[in-house]
Amino acid sequence: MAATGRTDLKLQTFLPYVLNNLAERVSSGLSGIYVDEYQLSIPEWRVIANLAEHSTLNARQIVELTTMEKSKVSRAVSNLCERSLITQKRAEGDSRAKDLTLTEQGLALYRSIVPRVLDWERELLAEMSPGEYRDLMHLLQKLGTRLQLLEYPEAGRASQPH
Amino acid sequence: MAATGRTDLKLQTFLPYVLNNLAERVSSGLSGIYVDEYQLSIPEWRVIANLAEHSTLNARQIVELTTMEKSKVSRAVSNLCERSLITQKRAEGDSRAKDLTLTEQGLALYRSIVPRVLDWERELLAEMSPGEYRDLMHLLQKLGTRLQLLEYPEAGRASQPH
DNA sequence: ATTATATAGTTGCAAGTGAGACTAATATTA
DNA sequence: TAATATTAGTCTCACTTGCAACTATATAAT
Repeated sequence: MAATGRTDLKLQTFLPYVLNNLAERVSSGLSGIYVDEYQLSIPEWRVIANLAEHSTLNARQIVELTTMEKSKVSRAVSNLCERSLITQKRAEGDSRAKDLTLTEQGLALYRSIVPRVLDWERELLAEMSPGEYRDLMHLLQKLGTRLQLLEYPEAGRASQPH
Repeated sequence: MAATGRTDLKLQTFLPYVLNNLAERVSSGLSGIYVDEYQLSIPEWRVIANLAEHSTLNARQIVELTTMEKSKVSRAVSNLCERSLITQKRAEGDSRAKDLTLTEQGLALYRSIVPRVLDWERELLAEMSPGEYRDLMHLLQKLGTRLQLLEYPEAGRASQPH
């Protein structure tokens, strides 16, 4: 284990604190793009981006992919429908669920946002070497896996929650 | 520069997305401790932790240290005062500002939370080697510095925003 | 079948939030 | 000085959020 044996708290080197501050700043920098220029809230953007990648999902699946609250997803979805950026239709096998898909318009919007967002990421990473970038992603990923285990301790060491 | 040349977006490897999801999960896991067991909101806890480290700060300084909204800090401060966890007194040289300090009670509360929080971090980091931990912190730090530059482009390459 | 449980998604409500107007005090400028 | 600009902190307002209750459908158990 890393960094054990500490007995006092120094916020500037406390991982949750560092991580959170950074994430908030990154998020607010990036979201400027789709919030200001495209009038999309963060939840709305996430729904769109996930639909663009998976072509069809229902709200529950989006919840699983994003770990957003289901009410958050529900509200984002209904806004996007009103703006005709996505469409809903009752799912084949289960009429509680609704299959969500991007409309042409939604897809076009997505396509115009993607390059902006990738540019922004590139700017952010401009001073990192490919190796550093790889290490960073790997370490974050590892942390995510570990966290999963803490969140769902019952689910044995190698599997997803239930 | 790292990871350039990408032309399509894959959320699972998009740094801002990964970072945010992780930070949110870490934050909500950790905050369980002080929210559920000590009835402190996240902003309140942050105010306390910063006062514990710096002994006396005014609201503006807390804003700078934490990048929280000033209204958020203001509300956290006034709740903490009501609960007698901190005290305010008009600052010496500037009677607009209020010097904030932890009360005995506030300090005691802080001292009882710290070990819990450090334990939690230790659990999270349990499977990371000291080297990995060091790399991670270093990379996050580097990202923070870079971000600073994007946030305040005018402030030359080596300095803080005025 | 019939009852009980679980699930998909929506909604109401109370609380929290960000942005900016505002008050009071301080700095700056002419 | 007086006039102007800046800053510290509070407050209001509209909006977002999380939670839990709810409707409707689907699954399981008896």
